Amino acid sequence: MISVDANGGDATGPAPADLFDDVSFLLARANAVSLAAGNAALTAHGLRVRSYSVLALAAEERRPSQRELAELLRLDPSQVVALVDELQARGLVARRPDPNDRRANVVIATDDGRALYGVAAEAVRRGQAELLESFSGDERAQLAGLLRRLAFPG
Amino acid sequence: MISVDANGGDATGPAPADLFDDVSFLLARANAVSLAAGNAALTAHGLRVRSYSVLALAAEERRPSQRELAELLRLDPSQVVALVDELQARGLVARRPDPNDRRANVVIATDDGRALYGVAAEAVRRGQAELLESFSGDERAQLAGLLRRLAFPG
DNA sequence: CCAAGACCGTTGAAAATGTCAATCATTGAA
DNA sequence: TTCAATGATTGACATTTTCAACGGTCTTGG
Repeated sequence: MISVDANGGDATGPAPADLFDDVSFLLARANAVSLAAGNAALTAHGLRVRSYSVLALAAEERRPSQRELAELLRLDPSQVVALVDELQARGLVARRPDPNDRRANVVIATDDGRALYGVAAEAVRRGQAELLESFSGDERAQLAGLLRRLAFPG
Repeated sequence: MISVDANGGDATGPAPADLFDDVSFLLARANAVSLAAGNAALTAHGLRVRSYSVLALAAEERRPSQRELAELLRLDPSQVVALVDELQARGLVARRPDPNDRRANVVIATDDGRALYGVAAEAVRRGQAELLESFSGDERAQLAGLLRRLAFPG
């Protein structure tokens, strides 16, 4: 069965094949693009997407435990240890004992951490604006909505 | 400015914060979910998403060069070398000289490779169907369309 | 109360992935 | 014909991912 190239009509590329309708493949590639843009925007601030995400969550009012960070970012708990170690060594976050559970640490941004988060977040926003340049507001919302369902099933 | 939690009204989770409207973050997490599902579906066939993607492209009529594979999959050329090496060692693909450019190799699936691709692709499709269970046909097409624009800018 | 099992953070190691520089053969163009 | 650019390869290194094991703490059922 010779497929007849069913990709849209934009005719820019050399007639992609089957894989180009594959959500997983597109997801992987889009993520690679986004990740590269994110890291590029963050490198000036000494952060990467990983550490930025931790910092972002620590800077909000969530007071996440490391386990929560691991679940949210879909990381192994041991990775969170390393990330928090690094941010803590730089004085950007602190581990505070969870009053309700002495096993758990609550990760919270310091003043320096919140300050850095502020400027880094702005850089990230600019980077993303560029990435989503051709998307209308509705399209962005649609994309976010669809991705959210994929990212948080159940 | 205290933001008032503007995520949808599904009220399933504990009121996510700002990050949950971030396309990059959602993209990363959705990709992680999809990647895990893909690898889970493929492990029974001795493949991972990476090698499967190469095999898939080699099994079509594209006859991609390694450079093309690198660009499509957004990999470093050296990674493609390793992937093709492995698939070739297993007799699933072959390197054939590009008649138009003696520097280039065209990667093409063997009969065994196409056979394995057939069953692996079926497993992947089942895995993805599960992943996209709650998505209507229109929504899948929308998602694919939006992701494609993000994945292939320009 | 208390023992058993689950859970949190941590450590350490292994595999997979990503990134970079250098090299050789070939190509395309000045 | 020369020369810069390209395709594949190698080797090195950093980052990310995935596991298994462990000590301290919680929780639950007896």
